[in-house]
Amino acid sequence: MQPSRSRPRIRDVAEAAGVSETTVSHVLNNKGRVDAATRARVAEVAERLGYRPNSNARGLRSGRADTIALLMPIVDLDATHHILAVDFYLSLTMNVVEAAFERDQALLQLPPLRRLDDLRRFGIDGGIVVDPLPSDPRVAMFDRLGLPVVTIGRDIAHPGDHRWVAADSAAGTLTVLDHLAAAGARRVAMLSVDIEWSWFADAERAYAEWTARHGRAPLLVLARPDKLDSSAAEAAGRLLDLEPDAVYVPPQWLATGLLRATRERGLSVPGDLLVSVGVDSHQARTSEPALTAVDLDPARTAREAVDLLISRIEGHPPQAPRVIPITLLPRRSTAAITRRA
Amino acid sequence: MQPSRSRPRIRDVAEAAGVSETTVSHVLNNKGRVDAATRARVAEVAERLGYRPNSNARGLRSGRADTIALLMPIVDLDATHHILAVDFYLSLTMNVVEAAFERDQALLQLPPLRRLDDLRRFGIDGGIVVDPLPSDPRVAMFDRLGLPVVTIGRDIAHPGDHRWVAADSAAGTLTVLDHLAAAGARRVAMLSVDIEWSWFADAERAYAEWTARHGRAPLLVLARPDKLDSSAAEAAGRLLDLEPDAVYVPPQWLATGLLRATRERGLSVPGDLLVSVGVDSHQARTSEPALTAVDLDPARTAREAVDLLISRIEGHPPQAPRVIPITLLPRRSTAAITRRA
DNA sequence: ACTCTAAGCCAAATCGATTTGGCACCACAA
DNA sequence: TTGTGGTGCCAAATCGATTTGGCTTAGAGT
Repeated sequence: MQPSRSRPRIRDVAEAAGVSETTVSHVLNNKGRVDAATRARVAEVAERLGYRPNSNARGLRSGRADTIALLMPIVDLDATHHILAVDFYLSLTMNVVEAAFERDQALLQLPPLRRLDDLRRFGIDGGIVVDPLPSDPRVAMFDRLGLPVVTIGRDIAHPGDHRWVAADSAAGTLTVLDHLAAAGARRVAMLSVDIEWSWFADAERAYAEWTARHGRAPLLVLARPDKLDSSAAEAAGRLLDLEPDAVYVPPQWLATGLLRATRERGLSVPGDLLVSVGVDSHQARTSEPALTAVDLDPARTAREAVDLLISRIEGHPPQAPRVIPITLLPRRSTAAITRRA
Repeated sequence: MQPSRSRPRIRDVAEAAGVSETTVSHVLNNKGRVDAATRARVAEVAERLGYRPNSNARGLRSGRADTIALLMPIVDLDATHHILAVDFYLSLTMNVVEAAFERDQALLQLPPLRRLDDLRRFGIDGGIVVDPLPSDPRVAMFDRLGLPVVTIGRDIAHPGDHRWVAADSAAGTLTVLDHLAAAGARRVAMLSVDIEWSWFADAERAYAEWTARHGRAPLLVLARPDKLDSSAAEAAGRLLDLEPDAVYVPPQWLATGLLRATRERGLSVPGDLLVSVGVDSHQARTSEPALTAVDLDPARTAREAVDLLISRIEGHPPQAPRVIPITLLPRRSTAAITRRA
């Protein structure tokens, strides 16, 4: 007598309920024609026995794996820690896991894949690619296998592609810039990085439009995306040479570098320079001073991405991309400039 | 004519190679008796056709899913961001994913599970539980299902349980304490948190032994594990009241809180107080001053955990737990105290 | 020449579900 | 009475691999 040695199969449920396996399957999947009384009885028995369909058998027959893949951003090893060190990605991951689970999907996390075969060997129904590069090879792999994909962030090389979910980077940028201006800033600069993610590209474009509309000179400095420690310091130096009185810095690691540079030059934040970062994080909250940040709502982003992907997996007509609204979290680093009042 | 519409099945390989499906299976799994020439031919054909066995079919027949689950620490929502905001966990996750992939295992990430059914519905061969609490319910769930588990960190309530991989917290603690003493510290304190993970428990014990051995008074302050922002500030205050000249702070968020408290009291680090944190992170590297930290080697930890789990899945005899050696990363926050020389 | 063994290969059973096609039964209309 | 349509249920086929249990054939031993 084996205690819990083997889980109950559909046959056990069928026998216990006195019906055929077919009927059990129909009840559990809400298909076919089954008398209401029978339906209730079978459901009760299945519940009592703790029956769970074997996912392999189910997948084999139905062709579905009820599994989706998650691919985090590709960044070379040196950059990984800097770019991903922000808890936005942790929160995003956890929320994708949670959302997938609630939709009865398992969440497979995949490493950076090189070859098509790497993807082929997993039983998955589709995937979520985070921060796609232009014409991202990972997206192409899914396409070649005929599997649905959704990206978190747009592929800036394919404006016609509508399979994405992304926080509203342009709106976030404008909100921050207006906030800085309202705090009294005259020379509002932007410090960003040369990575072709829509998040950065949209922020740059919004900044250009904002400065043009307000008749201000654009003060833009881009850090190189390699050797991040040194390039952050270098870019921060270049930026401070422009003598701005406020800066919007989308990536956290550049904001960290900028704060260090202001300290070295004896500048005070927010006394001499207002600083706002483009993504909220534990670091932004606890830095000195606390940094005004944009809340990208990773929880909602994750949920919408899973929802969009499942919709495509189930063969529904293509939906519009989803733009996630952002919120500004004002903190001490952008306290109103009073010395000029 | 469907281009890549359907992947090749074992039947296609068999026909193309002029053998039976049985033989193809034997070749691909290195089983049975097959002539060397036939073996080579079949392998070549399979390669040319890009054949990958359907994982559902394989799993159904063999009973193995070639999938392992990863469960991140349970912490209530408020605490999640604080505790997990350290990139150690991100690195750990990525490396588990990578290691699993290299061993031909898929990595399923699971949300905090409540009921046994939640686990039952996935096709998995075993799991890795990160930072188990005493008698962790997640570990118990695996046990009840008869599935192998490995934990990253020990269950301090079950010293006899050998299914774990963990960084050497005691050695790390002693290394840090010796380092602080060598830098000239007299009143060496410890600021930690009341969470029953082996990482913290071992550090506390090592600290107690070290102070006893060196005939120093133990200066230990534990933060409460809830309402972390305020409890960090409160604990930091209590600690500074003890007037230590050096502190070992295992968790990063407490170190962040401590630095803030020193600033508020006008104390300088390392001038008045040496500070070392117990886990390396981007925050430790970029804080002001940069914090001396313990490198827990998440990459190696991940690899060993996956290795240990697969060994158990394959039914090998139980192995000894694996202790991961640590390395101290001295930074400016513990620069030698010279004012007393 | 006559077993006997082992090598090389394959047909068929198997894993546990879903899905197809159809049978039996009943109610109702012609 | 006979046809017609709908309901409730099930036997058997199916998904794509692995594994079992032979069936040949060739070569060695006597």
